[in-house]
Order: sequence, then structure tokens, then C-alpha cells
Amino acid sequence: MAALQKSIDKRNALIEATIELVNNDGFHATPMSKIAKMANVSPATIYLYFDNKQDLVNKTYIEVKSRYTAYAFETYRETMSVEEGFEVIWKRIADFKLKEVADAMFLAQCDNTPMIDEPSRREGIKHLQPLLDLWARGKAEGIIKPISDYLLYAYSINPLSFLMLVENRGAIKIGPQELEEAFQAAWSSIKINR
Amino acid sequence: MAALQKSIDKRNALIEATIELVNNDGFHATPMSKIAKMANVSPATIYLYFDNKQDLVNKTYIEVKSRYTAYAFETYRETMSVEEGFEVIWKRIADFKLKEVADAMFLAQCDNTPMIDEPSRREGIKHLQPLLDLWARGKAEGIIKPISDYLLYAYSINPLSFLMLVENRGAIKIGPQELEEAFQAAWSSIKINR
Amino acid sequence: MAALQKSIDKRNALIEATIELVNNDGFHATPMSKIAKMANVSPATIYLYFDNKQDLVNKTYIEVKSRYTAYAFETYRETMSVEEGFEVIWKRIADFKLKEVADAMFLAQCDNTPMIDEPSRREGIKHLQPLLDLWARGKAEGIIKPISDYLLYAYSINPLSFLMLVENRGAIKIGPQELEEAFQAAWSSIKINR
Amino acid sequence: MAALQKSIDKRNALIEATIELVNNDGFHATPMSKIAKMANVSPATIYLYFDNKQDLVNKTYIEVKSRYTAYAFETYRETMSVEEGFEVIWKRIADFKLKEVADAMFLAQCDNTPMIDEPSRREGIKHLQPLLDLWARGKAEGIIKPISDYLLYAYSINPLSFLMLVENRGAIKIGPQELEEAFQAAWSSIKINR
DNA sequence: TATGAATGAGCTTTCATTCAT
DNA sequence: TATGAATGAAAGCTCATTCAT
Repeated sequence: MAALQKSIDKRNALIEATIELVNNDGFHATPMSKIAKMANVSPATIYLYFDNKQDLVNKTYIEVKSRYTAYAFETYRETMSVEEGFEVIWKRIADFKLKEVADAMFLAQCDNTPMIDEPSRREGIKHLQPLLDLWARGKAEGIIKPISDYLLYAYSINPLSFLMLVENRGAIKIGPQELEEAFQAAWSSIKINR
Repeated sequence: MAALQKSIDKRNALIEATIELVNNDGFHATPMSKIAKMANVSPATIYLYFDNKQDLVNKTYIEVKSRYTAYAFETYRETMSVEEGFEVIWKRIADFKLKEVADAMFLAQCDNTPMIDEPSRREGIKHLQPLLDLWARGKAEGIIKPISDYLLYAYSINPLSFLMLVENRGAIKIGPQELEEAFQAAWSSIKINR
Repeated sequence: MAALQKSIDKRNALIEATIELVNNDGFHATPMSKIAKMANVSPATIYLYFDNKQDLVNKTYIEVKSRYTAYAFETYRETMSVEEGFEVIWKRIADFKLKEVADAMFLAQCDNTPMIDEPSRREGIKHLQPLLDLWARGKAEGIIKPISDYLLYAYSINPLSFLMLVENRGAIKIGPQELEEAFQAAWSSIKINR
Repeated sequence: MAALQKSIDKRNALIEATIELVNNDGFHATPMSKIAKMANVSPATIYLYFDNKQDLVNKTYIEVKSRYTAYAFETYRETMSVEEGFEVIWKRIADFKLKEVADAMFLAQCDNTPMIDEPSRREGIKHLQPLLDLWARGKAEGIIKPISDYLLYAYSINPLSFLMLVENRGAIKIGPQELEEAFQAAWSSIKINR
């Protein structure tokens, strides 16, 4: 039990170190030895938990992506109306991107870079299903535009990544008002106008 | 004259090789020797045109970014109405992102990664001014929402990068219809509803 | 214990390889890879023991210089008379320079070249103090000329470096007779004539 | 004539640049391109005057060595007595080493380093003959010790190189008094005591 | 004679990975 | 399970030298 916990702790420490270092320097500029040092283990120990560097970063990606989706859907219930459901999910996602900055930046880098392999990428999207279901419901009810889910995502969810990045580079501050404006922009872009 | 042209050709070949290889493998996974080989020069020759690898990628970024903005604004005239102007610019940008795929992917990687240094990043944004001016006009005329330019960009322009990426990974095909839908989503998100 | 010994052995092998190769080819003409090969380690292993090439040569210098002074003063006792003391030290130095040829040549190159950094140079001279003390005593007793220690060194000790070099280039042979002549010349140049 | 002069000027500029740069950085740390730049010529031009880098430094050595000996013997006449002759030559050499610092440092580096090839080294000593002749005369007259010329050189001439070096590193200042003391030490070491 | 552009070879150093313990 | 020492391979970069002009 204690031994198992220690193992889990080490694995976690490695994942966290990977996130922080890759965020600062990028994947290839981050040596395994540095990750090991930050996680307080020997470089050789990494290979007890992961096959190689690519595997480490793939697994880190999947882990972070699943934290992201878990957070996104935690308060959402399928009984909610489409409008309410979307707002609940959207605000959780915004929350995550603005508060869990390290995780969010890591995902942004993974998603725009050839650093993650395809299988892991696919694994990462899996858990987005509840949002797709909500959209399907919204389309059926004539509330959401009948367009590709990718378009819906591009216009309602993805802008949050961009906003998180520029806030992080110090260009803007996203307060409650900006958040509300952002939500209105997101909703405007995908809802059907009557 | 011929000598000067040959120099320009070599510099260009290096820039193009950098774009293609960084797109495929990422910045750090692309060795200078590979760039040299693809540009048909010796590794040492790169250093006649650029100070070092960082300088090469910075200059490539600035070059690509300026191609992008030049293309974006080529058919836009300040005499156009806000609606017309935005549509013209938006469609040129969409065109660029979907046709000049290599350039667009390169920019996406640069913008989401710590691979470009700050001065070059700032240099890169400079040429976006006409769009900001148009938005200012639109806000004054009560056509565009009075919100931060970053928000406007996040919702009306940036989604195109995401769409380009997923199209490139083979997930979707952006045809004329999807483009029109995307434009409507973009415009909906930033225009004021009456 | 055995591991520690192996570490020390490797470090020593690297130091000895550095001396030999720098003697033959000079500092900059000696690649790290050649040093590694001669010490029977991988090039990367050098960097476990030394920060970089400059550090390797600095540390080698300090090591050799301290062997030199240790040898020079080993049989000297402060209870000896000035004459006896000087003769004892001088002959030990001569011994060292003529027998430990590799070490002596290495020092000659370091001392006449910008290849060692200043801090290491200063560190290297530290241990010459007993000779300076002996000279101070000699001056106080009216046996040694009251002139700068640098002058005393230039005329009584430094010529041995020159003789070692020319013997090594095959121009002369320093036998017992030449050594005695050299000692007389050294002593003549610094003692006060009555 | 003017063309010839220009050629000679370029050759000289290259020699002088070599001396200065090798003094500062050492032979191998001095790139041909830097020498070319300092001499205000193209790198390719060096190869019109010298076969390669080794040849350049060899020829520079010979040139500097011959300046040195020319200076040393300029005021000496074979009609002078041994004592007077030695003093005249010694003081000229001291003058040279303390005033033509760049030349003297360059020679010190060449003489203690494997950077000059053997033929050039031999060529360099040739012109020392008048001093050897003087010593032969001194030995015949019972004024100079009947010992190897190398020993005489080691004790009477070579110390000046050491003194020049330490003065140059800022450790001492060689004024008229120190010079006289040095001369006395030199003379003491080689003259026969009666 | 003189050049600037070009380069192949080789340098120092780093790093993902392994291995003896 | 855990490690620190070790390394082969490869990276970025430099430089003596050449070549087209």
C-alpha cells in the first residue's frame, strides 16, 4: 500500500515536471535529466514508468486532457436544457483554461505541434462526447446551428485557448466582464437567430 | 546582379526548407543539416545568411507573417463599408489559411509554442493594423461589439487556424458551404444584434 | 569503494591523456574525442568530471603544478641553512624538470601561452611560498641579493625550463656535469659576492 | 613599383595581424578570417602570400626572429672587448624584449609551444651566430665559463623572456634599477670568478 | 592580383537511453 | 524498485581552404 502510493507519487511527479518544463522550454528543449531532477528521481527511474520520452509526453497529454474533460463536465447534467447545459460546460472550460494555466498551456502546445502521436491524440478527444451529445440535442431542437461539430468547437470553445495564451503573455486581463463578453460571442456564433 | 539573385534564391530556399521541416517535425527536431540538405546548400552556408538557428526561425516567422498580412489586406480598401471590409479581409485570411497550408501551419506552431522570441513576435503583429482600424470604425458606427480587439480576434479570426489544422489532419473538409457557415459564425460573434 | 576508485582512475586517466596530447599538439589542436580515446572513455564521460575543455585544462594545470611544488619541497626542511636549502630545492626542481618531462613540458606551455585562465594561474603559484621564505631568510642574512623574487626566479629557477626544452628537442644532453654547471650558474647569479 | 609596394604592405599587414592575434588568443584560437579582417584583406588573399596557416605562422616567426637578432646586434662591433660586447648585446636584447612587447611575446609563445615546425625553428636560430662567436672568444680568453652555449643562453639571455612575461602580466615593473640588477645576475652567472 | 561566397570536415557539447549494482 | 555512471549518436556551429569572378 505505502509502496504503491510511493510509485503513484513518483509517476505524478514526473507528469507534473513534464508539464512545467515543456511549457517553459518546449518538448525537445526539455532533457529527460531535467525532468528527473525536478521530479526528484534518477533519470533511469523514468524508464520504469514510461517506455521512452515520446511515451512520457503522450501519457502526460492523455492525463491532462482527461483532467480537462473531467473538469468540464463535472457540474453538467443531461437533464439540463441545451442553453443551460452549454453555459454550464462553457463556463467550466473557461474556468479551467484560466485557472489551470499550466495544464491549459500544455494542451495548447500539444494541439498545435507535431509532438504528440496520432493514437494519443485520438485517445485525448474521446472524452468530449457529452458536449457532442448536447450539440446534437441542440441541433434537433433547432437551437444550435446544424453545422459540423468541428465548426461549433472552433467558434465556441477553441477561442478560449487563444484568450488564455494572450492573457498569459500579459497582453490582456480576462475579468468577469470579459468572460461574459466572451460567452456571448461564443453563444452568438453557434445559436440559431430567430 | 546574377550573384545577388543567387544569394536571394539561397536565402529563400532556406526559409522554405525551414517551414516545411518545422511543420513536419517541430523546431527542435529539425537539425540544421537537414534544412541545409533540403535547400541544397552546405550546413555552413546557413550561417552566411542567419546568425544561428534561433535567428533562422525568427526571420522565417517574420517573413511568413508578413506574407500572411500582405495577402490578407491586398484587396481591402479603406473606402469599403465595415461589413464589406470585414468580409473581404476575412475571406482573404480564410483563403490563405486553407491554401497556403504550409505557411499557416508554421504560424500556428509559432504562435502556440515558446519557439519564437518576443521581439520577433512583436514585429510579427505590427502589420495587423488595418484590421484593428476597421474594427475601431465598426465600433464607432455601432456595428461591431465594443469589446477588446483580442476578443474580436479570438472569435472571428483565430478559429480559422483551428479549422485549418483539423482539415489538415484529415478530420474534415472545408468546402464553400462550410466556409460560408464559418463566416456567418465569425460575423455573428462580433456584430451587434439589432 | 571500488566505484569511487574507478572514478578516481578515470579522472586521472583524463588528466594524463590531456598532458600527453597537449604536449604533442597544443591545446587547441587536441580534440576532446582524442583525449577521451586515450583515456579509454567516451567523449561524453569527460563532462561528468569536468565542466568543459577549458575547465579540464585548468584543472590539469593545477594538478601538475601541485605535483611540481610537492616534489620540489619534499626533502627541504626549514632548519637547513640558506645555502643548503637552496641547493636541495634547486636540485629537486632540476630532477623534476629532467625526469618528469611530460609534466615539465606541459607547465612550460601553460606558462607561456594564453591557454590557462588567470584564477587557475594564481592558484598554481600559491605553493611556491617555501622558496620565497627561504629567499627572504637569505636576504636577511646577507647571502642572497636584495632583489625582486621575480628576478631571483628568472635567473635561478626558470633557466631549467629552457634547458629541459632544448634537451627534449635533442639539442643537448644534461648529464651530472652540466647539472652541476647549471647549479653553479644559478647560484652565482643570486648569491652576494664577498 | 607602386604595385610591388602594395603587395609588400599587404604581406606586412598580415604578419602584424598574425602577431597581435596569436598573442591574444593563441595560434589555434585565431581564425584566418580574423587575421584577414585585421589586415583588411579577403581571407582568400592570404593564400596568395602564404601556402597555408602553418606557413603563415612559420614565416611570421622567422620574420620576428630576424627583427630580434638584427636589433640585438645592431650596435655591436667585433672589435669590442668581450665584457663590453656582452653588455652591448645584452642591453639591446633587453631593450627589445621590454619595448617590442608584441614581438617578444610572440617569440615566447613560439618557443614554448609545438606551433612552429622544426625547419623554421632552426632557421630562426641561425642569426644568433655573433653572440656564439663572442662567447667563444670569451671562453678562449678565460673570461666566460667553458660551458655549453645553451647553458650560457639559458642563464644570461633567456631570463629576459620570463621577466618580460611577468612584467606584461602586471606582476612587476622593470625600471633602470631592475635592469641593472638583471644584467649583474646575467653576467655573474656566466663570467669566471677570479 | 584580389575577392566574397561557399563548403566539407571536424570541433565541443548534449542527451535519450542503458547497465551494473 | 531505484539508481548514478556511462555512452554512442547526433546536434549546432566554426574554420581553413577553394573557386568563380
